Amino acid sequence: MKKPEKSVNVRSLAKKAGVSVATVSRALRQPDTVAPHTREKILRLVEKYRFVPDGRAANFSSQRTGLVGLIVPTISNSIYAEFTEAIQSRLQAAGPSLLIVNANYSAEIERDIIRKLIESRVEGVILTGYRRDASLYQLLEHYRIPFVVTWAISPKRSIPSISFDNHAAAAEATEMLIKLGHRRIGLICGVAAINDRASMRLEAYQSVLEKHRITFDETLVSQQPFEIEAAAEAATRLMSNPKPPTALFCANDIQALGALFACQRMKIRVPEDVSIIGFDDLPIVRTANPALSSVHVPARQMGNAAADALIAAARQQTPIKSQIIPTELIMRASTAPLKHSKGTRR
Amino acid sequence: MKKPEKSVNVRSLAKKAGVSVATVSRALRQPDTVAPHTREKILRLVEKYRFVPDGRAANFSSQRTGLVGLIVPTISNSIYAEFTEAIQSRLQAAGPSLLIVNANYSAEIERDIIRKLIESRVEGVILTGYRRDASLYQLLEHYRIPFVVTWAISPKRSIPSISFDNHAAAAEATEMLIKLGHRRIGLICGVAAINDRASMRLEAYQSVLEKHRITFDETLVSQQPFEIEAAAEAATRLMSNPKPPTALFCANDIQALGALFACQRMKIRVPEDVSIIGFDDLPIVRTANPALSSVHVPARQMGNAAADALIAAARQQTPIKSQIIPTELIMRASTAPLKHSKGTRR
DNA sequence: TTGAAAGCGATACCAG
DNA sequence: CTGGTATCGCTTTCAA
Repeated sequence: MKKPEKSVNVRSLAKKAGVSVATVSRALRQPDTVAPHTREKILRLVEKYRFVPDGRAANFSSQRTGLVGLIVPTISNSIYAEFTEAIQSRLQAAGPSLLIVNANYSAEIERDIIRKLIESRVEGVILTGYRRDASLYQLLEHYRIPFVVTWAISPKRSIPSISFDNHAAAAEATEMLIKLGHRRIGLICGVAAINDRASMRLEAYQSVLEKHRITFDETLVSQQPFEIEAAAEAATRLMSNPKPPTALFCANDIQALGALFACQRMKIRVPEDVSIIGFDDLPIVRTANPALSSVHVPARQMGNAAADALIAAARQQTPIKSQIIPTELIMRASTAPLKHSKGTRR
Repeated sequence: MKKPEKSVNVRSLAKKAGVSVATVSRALRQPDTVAPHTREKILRLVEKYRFVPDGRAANFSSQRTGLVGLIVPTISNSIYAEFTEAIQSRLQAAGPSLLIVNANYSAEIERDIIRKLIESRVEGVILTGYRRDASLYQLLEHYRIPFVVTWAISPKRSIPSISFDNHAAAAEATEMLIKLGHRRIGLICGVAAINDRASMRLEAYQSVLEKHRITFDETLVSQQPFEIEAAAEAATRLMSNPKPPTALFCANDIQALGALFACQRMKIRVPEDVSIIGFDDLPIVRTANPALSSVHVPARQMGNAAADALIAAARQQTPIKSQIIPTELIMRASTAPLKHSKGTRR
């Protein structure tokens, strides 16, 4: 049909239009600065040859990239999907494209990704969690790439974070179970060694138990990857304990659902026999039976705030201010006061 | 207010090392072709100044971008997340980065996205569904960007697709319900007008009914956005029908879960009172109670194949061959033969 | 309002 | 093995 080999570019268009490349560029970028007649002639040709300017070249010469990088541990968990969508739509409105990359809970992969993002000269990076080698932060700073930590509050002042407080949120959930009378409280959470969110939630759980003088029982804790089946198996084990817990705190809703399903299988009633509190407040737990109590995480809000902060930081040279976004413990039908009828289960 | 700092680049490094820019470039890209002494001197400086070469410039001058675009309707549904992850890890191994974009079931957004992808001169595009304006396909062809349709078999030969057969898969599920004796079969699916996958599954359902001389009853069909709550409400309505269905085919597992939860709420037993078949075979439906029967969709395989095809197409100039990947109807505990005990439900 | 030309930062070809 | 340099496609002064 049209040009088989050489692709159209400003030069070829300029020649056809009998103007200079500068004029073509202006007709595209600042149409007002070009005489109407010239402009229309050019735009007609753009249309005719289906010219789509090379964005790389444009960015390259204007010294901008219009790219922001987002590193998440996974997108399979829909809470990250929601977070990601919020960021994306916010950026879309402002201009930049989002490079979403999946680090798969691996520090090594993350290191490579950060390097790649720097190579592509992104104008900002959104990180998940704060725990990573200091050299990575230094590298970002060295290249003057604004970044922000999400999903965890950074303990260092120099590292800006926009997040809710994992420790406080997990503590609130644990406190609630204790207030309901529970003393044997199981915990199912992510693998703390590779996940600082899980690690903080675990710590919160421990410190609340300690505060209430409840002895920490290792056999009531299970760290699992975020697969529902793994969580279901963990719950099955915990509930098979000679002295089973009367409440389960699951530091993630997928795990909470796994626990719920496992209990149903074992004919353990929720909440009569065991209370369950999840974390994330996914839509699905609101619809489940019973509807699960859960810590509502402001994923969307956090994404919006992080995107906005990055956009602002890129525009002006202003540093990013840390923010803490509140969570909310939402009580539903999966939690109940401890019944003091010992040994009457089933 | 520009020129805050001079950033390191091959030129400045070359000067410091007392070599030419060409040698610096070679030391980085083809270390073997540089004398060990020179190479080490250069690499030491690279280390010292934390030099990360500008990938855009590199791509630009080498006429490659190392970018592949993926357009999905949403990533909130974890079946797309799995698909996305498969593509990403496949590409990661081969080199290119993946630009994931969310079209949010909007043709307009998709149009903009495709344009942006062309602007960034991606080396390939993976599309979801085939139904879109022909001009978009033409544009991609015009720019010689290899593309492949996934999640739907393209009816046009000129548009390569790597997918399973929505029609066949949905037909198989419907057939199975009929074989189990069901004649009143409800359907909950996506919004056909904006979703060709939903549209094909709906058609398949209709044609199987017709084949078996079962009159199509509009009141048994509900098209819904993919939110679990919407599906639960739809199921509640369908099951409140004066002559309620004895089976539900849900063209999506999230909707199937919504239906299951709704039935539980209404004290309608699954599968005794109503059979449910889902679509996607998400891990969660295997763990649910009862475990849901579902059409297993080869999301991972499809992603791998699409990524491989694009990589091959980018390397050689060979066109992409369409592929059809089989699905499998997996029967679990949510389906049962129709009981001919009329009116005895509950 | 328009044009000429200098980059942007790396690559790759061709000489030496 | 190394250096000089044209080149990629566009933006952006600076003059005219």
